[in-house]
Amino acid sequence: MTGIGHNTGGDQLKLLLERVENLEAEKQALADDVKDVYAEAKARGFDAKAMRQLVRLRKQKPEDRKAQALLLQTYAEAIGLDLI
Amino acid sequence: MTGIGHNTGGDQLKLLLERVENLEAEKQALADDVKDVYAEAKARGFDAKAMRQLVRLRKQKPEDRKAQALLLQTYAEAIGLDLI
Amino acid sequence: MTGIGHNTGGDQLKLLLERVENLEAEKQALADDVKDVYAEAKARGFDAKAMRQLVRLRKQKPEDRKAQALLLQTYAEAIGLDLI
Amino acid sequence: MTGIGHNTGGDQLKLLLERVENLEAEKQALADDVKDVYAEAKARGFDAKAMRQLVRLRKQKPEDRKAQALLLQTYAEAIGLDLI
DNA sequence: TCTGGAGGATTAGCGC
DNA sequence: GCGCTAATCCTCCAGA
Repeated sequence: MTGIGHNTGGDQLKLLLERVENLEAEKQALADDVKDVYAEAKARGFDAKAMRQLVRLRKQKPEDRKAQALLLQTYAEAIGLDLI
Repeated sequence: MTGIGHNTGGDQLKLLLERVENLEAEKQALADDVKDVYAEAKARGFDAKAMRQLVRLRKQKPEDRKAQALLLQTYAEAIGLDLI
Repeated sequence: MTGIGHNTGGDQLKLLLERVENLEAEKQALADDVKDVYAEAKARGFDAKAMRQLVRLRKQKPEDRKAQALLLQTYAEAIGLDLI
Repeated sequence: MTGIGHNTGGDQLKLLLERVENLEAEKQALADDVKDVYAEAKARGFDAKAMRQLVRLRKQKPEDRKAQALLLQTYAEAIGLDLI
């Protein structure tokens, strides 16, 4: 007889997978929204690549960002590379 | 005098960036949730790697999944690779 | 006077970068060769995607590959997913 | 009877896979070498992350690199972000 | 601490 | 030509 609790492993697993899938569906929807924003920006004449750089830079703490920029500048100068 | 419309480019850009950043913050929160689900699954004895494979497989259309699996089997047999 | 050792840091750095760049150029050449092989395979009627899967599978140790396949099968059955 | 040409498909496939695998083994060896160079650089006090940035920048054509840097600066100023 | 693996982002190739 | 998918690269994080 198949009492309550039969196949519990499979049911548990299925529920876990569904939770993951729902979360990832929401993530995907947001990713699509991000894409839309960049498309809108492009339509207004902005450059998406540069915008992505800005987003990355703004995520960093200012001190970290500055330290990295400084280090890069130092290295660039040491090897004679024009960053400008 | 600085009338309406001054710095509009910068303001537009800032608004676009903020929309992107808000969306990405939400994405990150969801990514964290996904990670939590896998951690919970692991705590219950499930293997996260296999679960990720299942999520990937379930994303595909059944016919596509089967066609690919069949082709792989055919090739594996042709070169003498045991898939089991 | 600029004696021996002047700008040593910059020179060292430049040499290190050049070593990296040379290695990466060789890597790129090999990557191009790989691409050529897949193109040739495709021209002969083989499916590149399935071939990539095979390459991945053959990289694994047989026992690992089988253990993973078995676990996946077990999970797939538990949630009622047809892998075939 | 198994004449010449039997299993030709499988043999062809196997040969193609082996060509890919050999190339990828060489690629991996080079990737390891690259890693070694970065490790050596680190041991000498250089920052690997900044070095990777330099490698990326040096791959670009100077005019492209400068155009991008300029655009980034323009945008950064427009939104009041200090790049320094 | 550091090494391997997974996720995310970028980029190139392809198809529409 | 552009959007999209697939591959590569980089970053982060868990695990040893």
